[in-house]
Amino acid sequence: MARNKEFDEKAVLKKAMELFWKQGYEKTSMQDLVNHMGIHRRSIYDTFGDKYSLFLASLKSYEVFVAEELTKIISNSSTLKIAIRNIFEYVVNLAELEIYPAGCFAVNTAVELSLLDKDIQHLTTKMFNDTEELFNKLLKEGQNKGELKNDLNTQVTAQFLHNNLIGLRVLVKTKYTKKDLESIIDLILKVLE
Amino acid sequence: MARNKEFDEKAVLKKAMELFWKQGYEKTSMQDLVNHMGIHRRSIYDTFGDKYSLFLASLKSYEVFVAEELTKIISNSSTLKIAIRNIFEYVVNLAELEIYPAGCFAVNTAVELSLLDKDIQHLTTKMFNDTEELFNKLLKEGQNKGELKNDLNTQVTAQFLHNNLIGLRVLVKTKYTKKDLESIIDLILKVLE
DNA sequence: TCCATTCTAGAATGCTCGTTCTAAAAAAGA
DNA sequence: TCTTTTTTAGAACGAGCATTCTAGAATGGA
Repeated sequence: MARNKEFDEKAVLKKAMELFWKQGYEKTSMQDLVNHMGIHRRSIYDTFGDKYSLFLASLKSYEVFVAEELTKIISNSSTLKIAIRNIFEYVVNLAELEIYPAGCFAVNTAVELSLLDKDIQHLTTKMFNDTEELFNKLLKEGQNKGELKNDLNTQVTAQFLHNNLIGLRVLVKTKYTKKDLESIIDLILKVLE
Repeated sequence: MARNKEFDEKAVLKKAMELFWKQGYEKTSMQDLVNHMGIHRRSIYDTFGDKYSLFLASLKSYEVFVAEELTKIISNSSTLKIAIRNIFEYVVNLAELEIYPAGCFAVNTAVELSLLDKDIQHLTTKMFNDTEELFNKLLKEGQNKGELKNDLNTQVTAQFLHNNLIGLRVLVKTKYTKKDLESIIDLILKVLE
């Protein structure tokens, strides 16, 4: 038999994801990816196909990454209201930590490509719907536990929360201060009172 | 003396703006611009400098364009509350009309370039601040005329409204329906009640 | 040891990019 | 008519792009 793969496919894909997340599709060259992923150009093509396929794979790996992060946040929150607040805080804090790029890969992609590429538009819409569905689930759970009023329309409220989350994920790329963003969060969450 | 310029500088700049607005910086080639602006490559370089300078000029012309549009909307609104609603409706309706590209050139630029280019980051932040300032002015005027409660923090509310406007300007690029966006607008504007 | 496979390095290919160039036609006043 | 400038067309340039290729070294069973 033959030699085994030496690199961890998941790990190098995450490297690609980080670069696309930070720079977008067009600004990221294959040379950038070769440098950053740490494997040979040939290995990239053999494993992931062309640049576009690698981008799609990166976006899907981001989807998983975010879902894991959100699950952690929620399970570390004592109430559902706090869980929702922590999701918003996470977006603002992540931009400050600089471990990952500021902003959201899905939002970036929706803005950069979804008018020009229907497949991408479909994928980003799905990711947005999923985030909304998560909010919806949290809100319903909050109602069941008596934390939230029952006359709250959970679906519209979920869309509203998500809309604000998108806004914040754009604003963190500008020179807005954390203090500004915090007071916006406070006002957003008034809808839950 | 010499021959006069034959093209209208403002008009061809608007053509460039539309293309950058729709496609972003990286996806728009000089050849695209030559085709769409209808003047010779050489004339573009002579008049606007290089691609980056043309992009900045386009972004600034967008700034003026939006300011004019908003002024029209506001002056056609009977109350300040309606004015604010009409601004939100405008963003959603513009995406449907397809006269101009869906989304917002400033938001697109902030997302595409502001992490990588400090000048752009500065310019987009300024444009965002201006929009907020407009909301702030409208809210204060609303308070003076007794349309809005005086205990409303106009600055934070302006930031909140703007945050939602950004969110909508991302969502209009996806497959969200107008109906979805309308119900989000309703919920956003509850903050004014 | 041999063979199949995956890795590496880096050159080659063909295309498109932004930018500049040559050259000539058009316009407008001197 | 002559001069000056702006226009046009389209070639040319050098760089960078995504992708493929040649060539050989490394690995791990058969």
